[in-house]
Amino acid sequence: MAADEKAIAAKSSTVHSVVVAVRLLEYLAESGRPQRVTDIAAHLGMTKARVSRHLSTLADLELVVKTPDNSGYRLGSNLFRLATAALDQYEITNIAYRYMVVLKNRIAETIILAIPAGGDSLIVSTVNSGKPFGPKIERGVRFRVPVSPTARMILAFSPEEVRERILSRRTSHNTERELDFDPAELRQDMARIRDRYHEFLQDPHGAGFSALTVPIFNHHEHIEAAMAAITPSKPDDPNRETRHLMAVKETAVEISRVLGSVEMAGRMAATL
Amino acid sequence: MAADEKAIAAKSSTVHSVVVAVRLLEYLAESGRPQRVTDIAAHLGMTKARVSRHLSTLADLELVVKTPDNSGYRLGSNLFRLATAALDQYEITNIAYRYMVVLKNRIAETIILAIPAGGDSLIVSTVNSGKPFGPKIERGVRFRVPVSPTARMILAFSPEEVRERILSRRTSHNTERELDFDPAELRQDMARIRDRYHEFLQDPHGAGFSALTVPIFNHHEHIEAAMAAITPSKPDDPNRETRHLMAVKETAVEISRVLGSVEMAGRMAATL
DNA sequence: CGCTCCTGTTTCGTTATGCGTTATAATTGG
DNA sequence: CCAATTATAACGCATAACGAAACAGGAGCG
Repeated sequence: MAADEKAIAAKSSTVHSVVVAVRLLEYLAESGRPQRVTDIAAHLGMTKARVSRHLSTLADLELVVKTPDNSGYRLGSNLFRLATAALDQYEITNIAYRYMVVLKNRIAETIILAIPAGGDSLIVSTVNSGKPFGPKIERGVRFRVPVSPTARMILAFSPEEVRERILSRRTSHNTERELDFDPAELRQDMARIRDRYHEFLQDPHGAGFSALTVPIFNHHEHIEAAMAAITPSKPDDPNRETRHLMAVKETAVEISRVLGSVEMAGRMAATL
Repeated sequence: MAADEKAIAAKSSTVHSVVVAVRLLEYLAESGRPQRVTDIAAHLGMTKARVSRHLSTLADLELVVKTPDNSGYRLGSNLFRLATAALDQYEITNIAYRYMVVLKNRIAETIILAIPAGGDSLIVSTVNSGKPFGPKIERGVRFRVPVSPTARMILAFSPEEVRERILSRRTSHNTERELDFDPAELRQDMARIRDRYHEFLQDPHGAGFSALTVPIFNHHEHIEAAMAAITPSKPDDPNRETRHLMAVKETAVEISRVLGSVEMAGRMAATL
């Protein structure tokens, strides 16, 4: 048993085999192509027997499949059933969707909806503008602070302690692929967002799209989701931003009220 | 240990705990909303302790999350990382995508790509037409014989024994939610598809969309995927169908040749 | 065509892991 | 505030999962 394996399974009441199985799935996910039993075992420091047994089990469950040419195992189709079911479980998805469609018809831009997911933001719903060169954002994608508009919005309205924990977490491993950022500056941004109940970001991902983001609150007066209108970056119409802001924010207020928010929805409405 | 639990874990080399964990995930998936430990235990005939331990483990792995208000567990966000990674592992997705975009620009209809997945068809890629009332089809959705155009196409070009197994499987439990169908008639349809290398279906799902479907072959000369152009059902332009057929089939031939198909791609080209 | 090497899976006995039972802590509801 | 029901934590025991080694099935090469 490897040392880091214990690290994840620190608690006494952990079903160890499940942790192993999921580690295999995640290894297959990050490696991006079919992997052979021997290589997996070597990379993860496990015996071939163990890997074989687990993959065999996962194959029975259709969470992985053997490639037809025996070049290894890849992730299987049953993951989608679970994943799409997971998205549909968030009732905000179903409630917000029709409002998003109306909003999209009103401003003719792509609308996305994201919920908090462990400090990141998770896209649970999208309504495509249908424009020829619109953004391609899909359900199930996860975005991270500090560049993601929806992740920033969610962070801004998260409880103090959560926000600080996320901020410190980012700072600690922004040596890896994380973008560098200045925590102090980000804290200022957060404060400004809480003040205005929206944020407009010019091309945060460097992909030619800008985002106008607003929060959606629930009956606990906590942030339930972040909604964003994604537009091509060119500010061809100086009034567009203002027009969109009204429409987007009104929709967010509306959805929040449906979810039972009174106070926060009211405050957001007051900024209109 | 329940009787049917053994049924799934019949093989001796099965990691039992993993089967249990996945059963919990699938129960959460099909129940569609957060479930409490006690209820799950009752429904699945397990002890509360076992359910609690497993869900706790799955929560550590972020495959499930506890709802903030303690109303139970729901499926978690890590499933998406796995699911989207799974889709990207099919290289056909990446190869075919740019051809699909070109095709979509040519005929201005929504294009979908599906691969075989245990007798069903699994949508791995979509390119939206951008039309106002276009179909809403998402990656990761699974479709079934006999109504799904892509599933039919895949079935038609599957090896004899696979096809018969699927057909008998359907017949055996079409008492449930499966649509009734006549196996003999379906076999005739399959033969016609193999003859023409395409199928045009008028509104198979009763949702107002028709599908023009073609096969894509690989270097083994086996069917690798099915591609379909989804159009609003109204046959407002009698020539449209013919025009689309040319474009769609040409693209399928092209992709098949990129994948290394010679014989089948040639035969399909001969029907142009 | 046979041999070798390397792969993935199975067998076998041992140990530790996951199990049910019971106890405790945490929430809900009245 | 108490009662009732919930979810989780201890605790031994049985068994399931493990590692080592044997086995089987191809691939590559001579």
